[in-house]
Amino acid sequence: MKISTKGRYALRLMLDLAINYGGELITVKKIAARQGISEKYLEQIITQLKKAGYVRSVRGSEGGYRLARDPAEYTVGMILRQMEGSLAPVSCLDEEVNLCARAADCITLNVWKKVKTAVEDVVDQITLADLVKDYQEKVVLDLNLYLLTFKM
Amino acid sequence: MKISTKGRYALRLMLDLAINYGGELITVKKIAARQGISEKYLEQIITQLKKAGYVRSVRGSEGGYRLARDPAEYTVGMILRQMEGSLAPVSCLDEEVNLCARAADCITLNVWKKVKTAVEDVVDQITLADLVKDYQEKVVLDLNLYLLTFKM
DNA sequence: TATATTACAATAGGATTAGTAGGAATTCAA
DNA sequence: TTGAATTCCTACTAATCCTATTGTAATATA
Ligand code: FES
Ligand code: FES
Repeated sequence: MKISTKGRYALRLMLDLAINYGGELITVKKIAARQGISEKYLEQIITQLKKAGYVRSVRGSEGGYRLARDPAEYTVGMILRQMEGSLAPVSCLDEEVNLCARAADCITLNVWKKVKTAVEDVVDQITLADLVKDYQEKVVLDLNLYLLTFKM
Repeated sequence: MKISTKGRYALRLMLDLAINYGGELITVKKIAARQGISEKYLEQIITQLKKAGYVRSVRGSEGGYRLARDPAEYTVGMILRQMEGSLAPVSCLDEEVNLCARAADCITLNVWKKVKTAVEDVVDQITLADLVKDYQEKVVLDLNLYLLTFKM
């Protein structure tokens, strides 16, 4: 019941870009360092996000990546689906042609449908902008804590 | 975001036993045939369920398996956790010692917490007895449909 | 122009998961 | 007591997922 690293890393990558939205281009190298993720693996992931039109790139020296749209226009669900293909907990539920022969009689299928809906309700409601806000609030909180510690 | 085959098969296996609860012993062979799952793979799965005390076995000829307790006492969540270890969508959330070093600063962790809760709310509320009921209602429904088709 | 930096691409290796295979141990029934 | 059915045990193979390696193409800057 794990979300693949692709999905998880893609979300952290997109959040990193979202936090820097409007600023300069961000390199994969910097994201990898900040997030503690393999640089080459991130390259593969960001390539997929680029193909989906979620990020724009500039090649060459001083190049890098940036978000294609405003952070508020990306939901967590969009990003996960792009990387994982579907949020269905079982392949029997994948919308495509992949319909399971047992679907008509399968009692457990209903369980998975409910799980799928529950997950989607969560991830389709959270946008990158929400997460950026969480981040900014956390930064302020940490700063206050720091100031308090040193009695300033 | 897939549930492992072990978890899915275990649920179908347990449901099969639940439907036959109170009757005679059920062999792995029969379950494998009914569910269309590899017999040898099911053996490994049911061994794990036996170790957890969820099923009882009788060896030798005329042997087989049966549920250790009443179907109402098993939730889907119990079975999945037994097979998958945890329902957390990321290992960073696994209760154990496995705490992620980034947890304190990780913004996305909150997303995964919400996903985990949403999934648990579903699977911890459904028992095998509920699924048996679904099955029985379906059988009646199918019978009515059959009778109707032949105008009896 | 030369050089360093960076995106882009393809592939190979390692780790984990999914599934297969063979057979030993146990028990019932004929 | 023999044979068949069945659980139980161990090891192997195949597939998938994650990461690392290697190299090419494009671009800014000196
Ligand atoms: S096994 Fe495919 S629908 Fe249940
Ligand atoms: S990466 Fe482990 S808590 Fe976010």
